[in-house]
Amino acid sequence: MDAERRLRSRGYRLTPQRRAVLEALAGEGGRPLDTSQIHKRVSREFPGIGLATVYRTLELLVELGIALPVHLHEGSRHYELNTGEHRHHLVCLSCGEVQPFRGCDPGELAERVRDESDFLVTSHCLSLFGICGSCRSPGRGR
Amino acid sequence: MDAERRLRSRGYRLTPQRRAVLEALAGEGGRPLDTSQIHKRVSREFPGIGLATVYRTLELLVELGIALPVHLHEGSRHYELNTGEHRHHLVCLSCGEVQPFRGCDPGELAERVRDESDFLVTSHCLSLFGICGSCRSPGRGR
DNA sequence: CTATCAAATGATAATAATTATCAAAAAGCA
DNA sequence: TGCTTTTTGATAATTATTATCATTTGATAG
Repeated sequence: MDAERRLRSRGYRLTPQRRAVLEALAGEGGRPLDTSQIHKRVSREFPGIGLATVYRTLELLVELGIALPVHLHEGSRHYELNTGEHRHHLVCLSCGEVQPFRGCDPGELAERVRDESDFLVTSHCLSLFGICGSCRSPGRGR
Repeated sequence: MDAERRLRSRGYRLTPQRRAVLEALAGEGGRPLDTSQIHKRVSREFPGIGLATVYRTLELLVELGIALPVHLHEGSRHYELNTGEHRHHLVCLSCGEVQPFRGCDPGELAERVRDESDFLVTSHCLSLFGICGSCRSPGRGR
């Protein structure tokens, strides 16, 4: 895991707690998780881990670019591993499923902004809401 | 003001408090405001208005489509009047200024999603961050 | 192997934003 | 004027997050 190098090179340690948080983020198909979900998952393998540690670890992983915050507008902040690929999320309003959306081109977006404003975009945040395929297919829904 | 009709037709009243919140949203150049900013502004003309009333009023205005929530990732939820035109916001990371971005085409976005996923987008949320013109022009910045 | 020192943890307190509750006040209407 | 429903203000309760701090852990130097 490359995360260890990135931690070490900045003087941080890859503790068992941090490793467990990384594993939680990697598992479960990469669905973005919030702090309490991660805390629950990690507690299975690592009973006694403090919630504050989970918060601190996620903050650190984001700072190091290992994880990314995801805004699903579900009340709490979610996180996922940074795959390096630019992506956003599709949130099904019916079943809650979250799937990635890769069709955003940041350069094109920044250009589009510059076309209409004197503004240099350095980052953005996009969330998409709607109904997923299985909720629309007849006989399924929910 | 058309807001009164929309309220009345659903059995709600346009109280002085609600009118004051609407005026606060309309004033100040339409910069999105959060609850406590609105509460402060309204308190000038309307001392004694409760914070809970501001929260409730904003919730109601959003429900009726008169106002829209704006997510600037500044800790609290912001609101602006619904102009009917689809827009997002450019947030300057240097001076905090917020300006509208009108170059988003929801239909095109939904299509782009459908190109790669079996997902029907019904709404989305976009925020753009960067550096505004006056912060980049030499001798200005801040 | 042990002393040392910074990093990390867990418990918990403190904040901050928001929502819920409820008695009292205001507004519409018969 | 009396009745009913809406609305309000005060305040308690929730929820998410951040801060604090004593203790533990891990790496490192001797």
